[in-house]
Amino acid sequence: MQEDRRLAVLRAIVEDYVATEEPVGSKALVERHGLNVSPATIRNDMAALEEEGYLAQPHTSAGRVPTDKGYRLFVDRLTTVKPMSAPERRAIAQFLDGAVDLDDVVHRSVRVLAQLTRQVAVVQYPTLSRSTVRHIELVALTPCRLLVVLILSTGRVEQRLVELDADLDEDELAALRSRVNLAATGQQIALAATALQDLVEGEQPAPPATVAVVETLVEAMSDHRSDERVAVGGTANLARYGDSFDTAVRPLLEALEEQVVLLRLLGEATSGGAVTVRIGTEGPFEQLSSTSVVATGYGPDDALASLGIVGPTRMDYPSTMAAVRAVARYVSRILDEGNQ
Amino acid sequence: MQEDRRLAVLRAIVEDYVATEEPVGSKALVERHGLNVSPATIRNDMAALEEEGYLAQPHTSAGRVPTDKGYRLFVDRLTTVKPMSAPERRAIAQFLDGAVDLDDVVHRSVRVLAQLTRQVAVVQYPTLSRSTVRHIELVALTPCRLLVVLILSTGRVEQRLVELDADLDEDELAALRSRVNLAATGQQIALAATALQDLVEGEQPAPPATVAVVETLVEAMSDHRSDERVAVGGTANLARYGDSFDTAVRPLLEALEEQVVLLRLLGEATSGGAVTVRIGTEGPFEQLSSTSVVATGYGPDDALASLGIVGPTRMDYPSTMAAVRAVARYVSRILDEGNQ
DNA sequence: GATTGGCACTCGTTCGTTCGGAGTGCCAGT
DNA sequence: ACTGGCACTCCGAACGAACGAGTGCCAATC
Repeated sequence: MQEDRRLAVLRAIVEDYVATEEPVGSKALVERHGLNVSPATIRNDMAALEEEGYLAQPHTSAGRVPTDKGYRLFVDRLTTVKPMSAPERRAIAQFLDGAVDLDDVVHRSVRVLAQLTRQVAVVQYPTLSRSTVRHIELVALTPCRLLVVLILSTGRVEQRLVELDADLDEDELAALRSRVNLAATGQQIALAATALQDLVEGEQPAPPATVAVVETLVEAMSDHRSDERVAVGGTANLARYGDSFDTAVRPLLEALEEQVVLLRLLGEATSGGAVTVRIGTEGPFEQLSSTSVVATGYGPDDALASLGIVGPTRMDYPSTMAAVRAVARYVSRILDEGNQ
Repeated sequence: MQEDRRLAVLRAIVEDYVATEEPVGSKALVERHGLNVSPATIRNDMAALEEEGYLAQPHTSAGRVPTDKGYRLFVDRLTTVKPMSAPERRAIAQFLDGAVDLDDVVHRSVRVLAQLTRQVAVVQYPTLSRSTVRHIELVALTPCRLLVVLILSTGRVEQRLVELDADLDEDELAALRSRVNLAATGQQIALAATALQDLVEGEQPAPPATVAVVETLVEAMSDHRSDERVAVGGTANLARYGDSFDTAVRPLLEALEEQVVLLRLLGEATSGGAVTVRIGTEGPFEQLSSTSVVATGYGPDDALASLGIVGPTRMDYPSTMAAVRAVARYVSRILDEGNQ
């Protein structure tokens, strides 16, 4: 019995604290929520919760504040997922539908996420590793300079310039083009790369042009630089931190500058529609001990890439999680459609 | 004579204020700079400068602070451009040389600018309008779905998908490809667009495939969405504002979210290697009344696009201007090289 | 006429003090 | 197990005094 009430108290404290940004005391708690007990009772519960590490007191004789552990319990057990409202869903869908290409999808996702959650939004570009090769195009700019264009199923296009030692006439070019396409088109990118390697090795001695082109393609395919790209938006929402500039905003701004750091923050894409919540010190960075990350995967199997938001540990987890999930879902759908 | 000293006083005040971030008084001024006069004399000069609107007093009996007008005079007449040091130049060149494609050039420029100036850096992507068509490629993904790839002299690649009503065989495709390339390659983008239009109109009735492809190309060429892209970096440097969060940082963060706003901020690219400085209220936005913009054009004729930095009016203009100019120069060179 | 030293005055900043209130912990009573 | 009462803590706002940097002005000087 009291156990149930204690959880209710924890939930109430989290909700109040998120709403008011101020430590919450026993009296305010009974008034605001329909707890039919006296403040003194609540005080006992709060003392117990503090004992167990779910709450903390900024100072003696101040109200209580949830700890990371408290938020964790809240997120794990006390959250009732509130689905997005119909108009919200429609707004998301409409806005994302307006996208004209992959870049645009990513940018729009960032915007819509930032707007919905009023936090800093982060969207990772679809990773190369999961996508398949849609087409390879070879364009002779001059007789001995070749533009190699790699078109992926996600809509991403990589291009590279290749300098050839010897000229290549139209027929040779066409032959080479059809050979690499035959080997790679439709394949997952890793498989395509090995298939292309085989192409060269199966034929000794391979013509230098073939070698050069294949080399470039393989390099483009395994170029993890592109894997590391992320889009960031909603930094203006940091203004709401206001207080705690040095402890919260500055390190976050620094983190946002570094793509690599951001990717580690987003973490591994979680599959199965689950939304990952990393609270405060659970994350990989010391300096970000008062920020949380709410993220999830998107794309087929939710494994294509990750998106999410970064915000203060003191955030409205239920609606943030709902927003992140909803956006991920719509993005997945749109990418899927564009793929037909 | 006194006129000369007054300007020296203004310069000294600007320099001291930029360095210390505090209103500067007459006594400190004589001590720090080798002015061989007494504080009282300086006070008279300062009173005169204030009268003329170059200085302001935050409060009675506080030191003086430069006004926008004061900074303007400083920038226009009191600045001796200090060139970048040799190691700095080398660092810029080296870092930018590592770029692999257009995107990378832009991103690296932003980084290097942000690092050099310790301000927020903004780099506009090369505008379509000034670039020329390097090549057009048509790829048949299926018999009736065509991928149109537009390759520009700056290295930018635009691609569009075209659905055809009727199938197109290889020969027809090749013919179409060579015709559009003949018409457009090497042309400035606006001219290329009209040339392509003429192609369709010169031949009545034009085959539907031709019409569709040309339509798409023209659309891609006149797509100003791509003109609007900018890269932003160094937001972490905002942390140095520290004070004046609401008045300075918040509106700036908001501005940085909006590409359109940013482009207006950067303003027209100035030609001839000149660096534009927009100080405080000289800019187009009320809320950014305490931020300055230092920008310049880059690319051939410095007219391809703009880059620059945004920071507090209280900034080190000489070295910032030097850095902006140096980076613009190197970026121009690199783009030019990649174009051969 | 420009420069200077002197002097009274202004005003923001800092620091200690006070005071109220919100909140707690504990205890005795139900 | 819950509740009312009570003493205690401590934060934060409010107040005021002391301080000091800086000014403006004036009479004296070069």
